[in-house]
Amino acid sequence: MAEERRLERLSAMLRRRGVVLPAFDIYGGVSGLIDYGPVGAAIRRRITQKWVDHWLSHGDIVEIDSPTITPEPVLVASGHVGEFNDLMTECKACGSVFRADHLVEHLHPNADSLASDAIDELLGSGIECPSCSDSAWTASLPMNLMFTTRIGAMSAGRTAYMRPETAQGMFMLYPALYRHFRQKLPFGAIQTGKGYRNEISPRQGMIRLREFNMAELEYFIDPEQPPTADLNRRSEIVMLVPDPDGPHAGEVRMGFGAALDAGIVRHPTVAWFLARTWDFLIEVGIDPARIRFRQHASTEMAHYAADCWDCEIHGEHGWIECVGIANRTCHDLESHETHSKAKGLRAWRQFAEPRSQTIERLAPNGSVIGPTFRADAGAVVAALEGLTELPDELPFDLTLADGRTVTIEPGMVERRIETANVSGEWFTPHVIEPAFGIDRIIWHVLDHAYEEAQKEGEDYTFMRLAEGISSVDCVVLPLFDKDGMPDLACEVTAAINALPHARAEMDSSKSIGRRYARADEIGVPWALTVDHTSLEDGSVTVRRRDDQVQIRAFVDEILQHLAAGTMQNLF
RNA sequence: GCGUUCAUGGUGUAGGGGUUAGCACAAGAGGUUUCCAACCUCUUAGCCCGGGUUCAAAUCCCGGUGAGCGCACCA
Repeated sequence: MAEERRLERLSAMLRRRGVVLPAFDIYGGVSGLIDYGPVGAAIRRRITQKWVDHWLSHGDIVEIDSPTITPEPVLVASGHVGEFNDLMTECKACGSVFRADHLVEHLHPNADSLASDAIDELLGSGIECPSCSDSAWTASLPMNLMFTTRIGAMSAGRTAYMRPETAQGMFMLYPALYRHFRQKLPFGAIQTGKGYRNEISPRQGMIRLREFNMAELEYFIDPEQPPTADLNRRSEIVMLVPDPDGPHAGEVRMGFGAALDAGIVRHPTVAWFLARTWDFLIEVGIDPARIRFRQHASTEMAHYAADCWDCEIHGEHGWIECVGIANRTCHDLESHETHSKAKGLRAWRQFAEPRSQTIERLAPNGSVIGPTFRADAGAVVAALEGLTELPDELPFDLTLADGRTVTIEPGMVERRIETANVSGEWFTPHVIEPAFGIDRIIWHVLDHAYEEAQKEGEDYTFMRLAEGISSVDCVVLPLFDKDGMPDLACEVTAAINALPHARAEMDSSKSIGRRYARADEIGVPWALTVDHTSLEDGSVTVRRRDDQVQIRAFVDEILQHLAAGTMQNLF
């Protein structure tokens, strides 16, 4: 089969078999929105569940769930509103797109606060296109990639957005998480769910969607004691593409431990999550040879990230970012603390030994300062408390916060030397965030599993999905649609479906070979065939998808192996 | 958003100003068959949407929507 048409054949199969389809298709479809059909939705649920289990197994990570509708102030604090409300304009001559405020910043001191009308006026004053020197601009348009909505009716409504990431939900719950974990770092919270970005130009099937499935972990740590794991016990060699502007530019192959030791991965916890990301991707069936980790250059770093790695997977669309692992430092919690004025977005760091601190201060004498400065007394007291260097003698001139100066006379203050035992301090935890694009991962799972083969001269396709990922675990096939075989097949199907995590479907239409082919195409790993012998002794044949080898086994032992995930042991 | 190619049953395609719109595969019913897309009979099902030109549009023109590719964008 011609290799160059593989993408079309794969996409056609996904539509035909109800894996992934265009959404709202009977109304013409909407770009960037997709449906998961019966097969795809089952695969998605199982992959998502594996992701949840993967992180919950750490023991210090819990799952939460937050609203998708998010009030505006949250996203102002996170930076999503301010950073991405930029007005864009396009050169009519060459088609280049620019941030409108950047083009006119020499004409206005605060260009990024201008409305589009004002910007357009400035643009019309003869601003030249940086790439072609023409000066004809389209009307500037805001390019906020968030979907807007309102909470509440009419003018009483508050502006809100559909969340562009699930992460803010974890930050909102930080105080509850801190309590849940009995005030001890490190700990993490995960959330899976929908995220929304009103992409200008969705492309490439399920790679850039307007509504997509995300799965994010926020792991809160003490930056002075970052959690480490022994990565040198791991044996895999992975492809790394370090920061092109840094000392390790280029492409290297090494283990996670070696990369950390070499300073390529700069943070031990980030390195640990790179490794755990690798584990997950392997578990769901991504080809290890087509995974690489790429470090962001400082120029492409997200506005909140201090260091960032993309995990990219290679498929029909080239190398695609499927996971972002960012060290967001204290950016989010600190910003939410400032904007919301909430306490409780910090953690307590106990010193190994209490520190005895001796502080010399000028204690204000309220009964003198009050009557003397009256309305300014508060500011004077604040300025006194804020002094970092105490004057040697009185009187002295004290500068207030607003710049004015007052004279402090003896009697207004009392010089005190205070000793306090300090047993610890409050600090804002840092956050390491692995963020997974579930749809992109599913695409690559399907891409890597899809195999076009030949079978007796005929084209034949397999989905070599990992066990536990396929939409059902096995199909049950009555060899003939008569003689009681369908009844027995029904019983076997029901018995399997009664197991907690196993799924079976029965298929009795058309020839046995065709039914095997149908199951192979959507990746069902096992086929149980009920034949005449089954009617006599209750045994069935078990066919393994990956090599079409068959053995005979009794239903009871098959049930045990399906429940335990050890079907391979039958062979 | 710009440029470009394209849009025919579930899938892949042929055709094309007046046609019963053809084919293959898939699917459904029946027959046959002792385990890998076999065979026979029958059946279901299609010209993306909206305007225009024309006696007549699925076909030509314009617009929209969707898909692919290139440029731009992609926190």
